[in-house]
Amino acid sequence: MSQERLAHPTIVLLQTSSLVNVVHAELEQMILSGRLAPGEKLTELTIAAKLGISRGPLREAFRMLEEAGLVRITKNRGVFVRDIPVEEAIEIFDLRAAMDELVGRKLAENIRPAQLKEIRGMVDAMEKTVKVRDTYHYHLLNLKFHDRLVELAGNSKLAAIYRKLIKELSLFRRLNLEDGWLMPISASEHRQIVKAIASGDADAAGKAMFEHVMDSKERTIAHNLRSRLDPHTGPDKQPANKDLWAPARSSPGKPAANPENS
Amino acid sequence: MSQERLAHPTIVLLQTSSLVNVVHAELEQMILSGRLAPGEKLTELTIAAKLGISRGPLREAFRMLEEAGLVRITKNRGVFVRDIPVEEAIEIFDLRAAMDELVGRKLAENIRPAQLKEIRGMVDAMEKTVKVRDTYHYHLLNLKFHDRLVELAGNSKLAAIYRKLIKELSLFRRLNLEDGWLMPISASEHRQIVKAIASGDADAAGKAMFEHVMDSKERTIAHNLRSRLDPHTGPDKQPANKDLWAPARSSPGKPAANPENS
DNA sequence: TCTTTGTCGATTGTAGACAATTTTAGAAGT
DNA sequence: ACTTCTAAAATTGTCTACAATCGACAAAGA
Repeated sequence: MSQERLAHPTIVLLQTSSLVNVVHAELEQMILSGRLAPGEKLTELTIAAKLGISRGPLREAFRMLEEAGLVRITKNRGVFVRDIPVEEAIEIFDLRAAMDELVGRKLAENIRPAQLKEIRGMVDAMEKTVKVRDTYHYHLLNLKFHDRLVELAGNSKLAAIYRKLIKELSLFRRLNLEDGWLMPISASEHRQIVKAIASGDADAAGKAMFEHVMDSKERTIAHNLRSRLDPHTGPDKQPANKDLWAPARSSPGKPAANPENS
Repeated sequence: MSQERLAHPTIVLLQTSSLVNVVHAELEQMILSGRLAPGEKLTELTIAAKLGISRGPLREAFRMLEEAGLVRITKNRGVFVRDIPVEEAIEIFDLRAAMDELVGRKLAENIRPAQLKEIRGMVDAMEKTVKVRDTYHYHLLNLKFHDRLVELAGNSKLAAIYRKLIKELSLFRRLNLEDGWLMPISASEHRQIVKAIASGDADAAGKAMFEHVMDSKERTIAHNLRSRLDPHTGPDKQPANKDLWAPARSSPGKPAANPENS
């Protein structure tokens, strides 16, 4: 009669994670999804009330987010969602390029057939979204593609840092609204990356990854500068953002002046 | 009457840093210096009393340290100084190698004469410590050398992450007690790195950095494995560790079982 | 009209209290 | 001796209360 069933996920979650962890995850999601926008002020009492908790755990979660680079805390002033300036975005892209080069190298040397098949499938899926100009799902698949590659490279520390960088980068405004007509280029680069990896040529794979990220940087920065001058080039059709607690997103009109840019 | 003087440093410090920041810095120093050893339990009440503060700010500082990878928090069990397992140390070395390769490349392309002179001076200083077999100061200079190189590379994000990695790596036990007779090799590699950078050859500089870190990895890991079998190969003369608050370091005898290794 | 100073309201910083959980120590039984 | 159980102690999780600080606005003076 061994009651040896795996404990229910929820139970495990309660045993594992404290309020702080839950709140941290929730805030992170809200930030990454844009429900909390860059520059926005996070007032302790307001958020604590909204989440139904006290300020203690919330402040601990804030400290974690600060260390992760997602918010900025100013003494006696409060917590603000961080806004990544262009210069920092460029630095992150350069860093990512170096890391992805390493990823490409390792994959070319160690990837297994089944894994190769898996990432080929992802590239196929991306090309389908390109055909119907579905920028949103392309973006999602793109994220997943690179995330998976890094994971397969077999260095968990690298993967962890890579993911942190991606999260920070998502706070770079106007990142998501990449122009639709550039997708084909990006997609063909993906195809080329997989090809290089499959060939087992570490140098080629590394270079393909490196160049892809650098190109991606150029595209993103260029688009960013352009849309600064041309304000109405807004988000194409950023769908859903299924707001779990829509009732309030502070003051929709003016996000309040923010002491940003570290 | 423009009272335009820069505010007094102490004032600025008080305005800038809260208790949490100070405590965070203090704990970090204690961990990095080894006054708080890997695996050691950090009891909130004890430490709060010792620092003369309440538990609130302390817990916030703990969360920051957790996010930085220096401590591990287990729900309802407490906070422990992290102990980096060999596998993770290896991963960090590999990652560092890739980052340092990038550093070498950038430096070869952009370094300025004055900066070149500066790092040459550092290599000179290291060679002096080699001659008198002063492993401790060699270690310090080595850290400073690499830190400075990363800083000069001009990518602040890269520098920040690099430093985080170095801090984590310092929790890899037996790291500091590198064998004295290997110093000459490491030192000559430094000389070679500077040479490659000075030549302006990006590939060469990158490769020199990469190889140096990988060699360093091999040396460290090998030494680590050896001293596991040969326990009395202890720290040569790890001096000082000037204990600011010597009175108590919990129970000196048994550091208590630790649920370590993420 | 512009600048300066004082007060008020809102928000953050810190401390202390209570509840929940884990660990420890000892007693009882085998 | 070795488990197993139970109760107390220690420790962590969370909440509430109070103190400190900041920002804004109004009043006073030049």
